[in-house]
Amino acid sequence: MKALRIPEATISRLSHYSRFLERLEKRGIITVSSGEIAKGVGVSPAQVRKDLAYFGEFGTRGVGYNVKDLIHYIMKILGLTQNWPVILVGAGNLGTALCTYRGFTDRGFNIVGVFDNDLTKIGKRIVELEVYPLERMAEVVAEHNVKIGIIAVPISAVPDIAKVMVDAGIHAILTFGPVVLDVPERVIVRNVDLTVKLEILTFNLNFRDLHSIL
Amino acid sequence: MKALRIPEATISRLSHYSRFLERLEKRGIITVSSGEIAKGVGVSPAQVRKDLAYFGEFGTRGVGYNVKDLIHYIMKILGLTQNWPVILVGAGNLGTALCTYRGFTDRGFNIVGVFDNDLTKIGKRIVELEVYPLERMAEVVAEHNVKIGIIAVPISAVPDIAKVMVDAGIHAILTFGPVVLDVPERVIVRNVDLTVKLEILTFNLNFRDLHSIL
DNA sequence: GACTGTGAAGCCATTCACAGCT
DNA sequence: AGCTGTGAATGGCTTCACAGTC
Repeated sequence: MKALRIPEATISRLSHYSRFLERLEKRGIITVSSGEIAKGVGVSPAQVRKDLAYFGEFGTRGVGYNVKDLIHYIMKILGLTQNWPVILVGAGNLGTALCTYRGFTDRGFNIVGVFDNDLTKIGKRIVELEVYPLERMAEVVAEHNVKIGIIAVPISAVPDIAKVMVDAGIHAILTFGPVVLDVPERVIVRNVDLTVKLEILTFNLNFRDLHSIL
Repeated sequence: MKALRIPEATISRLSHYSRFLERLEKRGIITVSSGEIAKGVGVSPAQVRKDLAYFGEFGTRGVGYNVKDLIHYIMKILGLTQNWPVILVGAGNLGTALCTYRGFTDRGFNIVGVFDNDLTKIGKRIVELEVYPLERMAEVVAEHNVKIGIIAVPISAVPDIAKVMVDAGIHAILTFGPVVLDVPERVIVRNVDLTVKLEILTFNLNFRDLHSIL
């Protein structure tokens, strides 16, 4: 067992492995090999073993991995043996969609507060949550010990919201769109950019045609 | 100018560069250096130059890049000098959010058809689009010459929808959630997995604590 | 025989450093 | 003097190949 410097790609794959393993577990499968996991999530068997090897020895040579145990180990690595309260800023269409997204609750992410600075949205209910003004964020963060915030507001408002979150005590932010957040180094930021993903598609569609010209 | 094997990360960054450059253009800025772009999007200046060098020589030594021209070149590389019609399957919360997402229209992606197999949703209107049954997909794809499809349905239904899309003539698919699609090699697939992103956050939050224990 | 765990090799992306223009 | 374009060096991730174990 070694540690230090784990590739982010490894973390992403662990997340995939664990969800694939959960499907196996539901089907009553006890043992699985790196090759089967690899096939299930679309990577190489060596990759699976290497990813796991960053964190320990979880398998049995000649046999494979115990599905149930491996799920548990991965969940532990990912920090998912606990539930995570999450706050969300932005009560628009995207925010509403996120509030009802099964994928979050399935993995233990519970949205415990929705905020907006639009007076017409404050007080409305999304699922069973009331939309609060930004001023109440610090209170909710403290009450539920929230570490994670999701920003789902128009791009122009994102930097301000990020600042409000940091001030409210948030440690990690997920944001949408192409903004580079200026936050203290201790705050972890990742973003999801749907437009980039679509443009990877158009690039490939486009480039494929260029090739046929050359 | 060389070609061949462009890293996908380069494509993502080009998308970011172009959006940063558009902001500069709006502010009336004529010329920009790799260093300024780098600072604006959070990468190194050498990275910016290298990314551009895959496609040609767009700058002037001693001066920098002409903002307007560079935007045009990048848009051309990404295939964004044309508008792209897109179809969407899934008229739930996520689908609705995507239909109204400004980021898409801003970059020339127009959703020209929304489909669902839920009878209670078919016929409803999302923005100005009527929700159609899956059976009408091929027709819409042909009529608008659609190449790109977005899948925003529950995970269990994703593989089936992917098949329907491929049969309807779709060439590139964007999907949400952790499914590995079994489609012909010519079909380009990318996916967005919000849960993975959140779990990268929890991993880091969690790991940080582990470090302080060691 | 089957499959894990892992050092070594290979490969790919990023950074460096400087020659080449303006 | 300033900044691009790029070969060379570096760094990091993935694959290979096999020793180790059941």
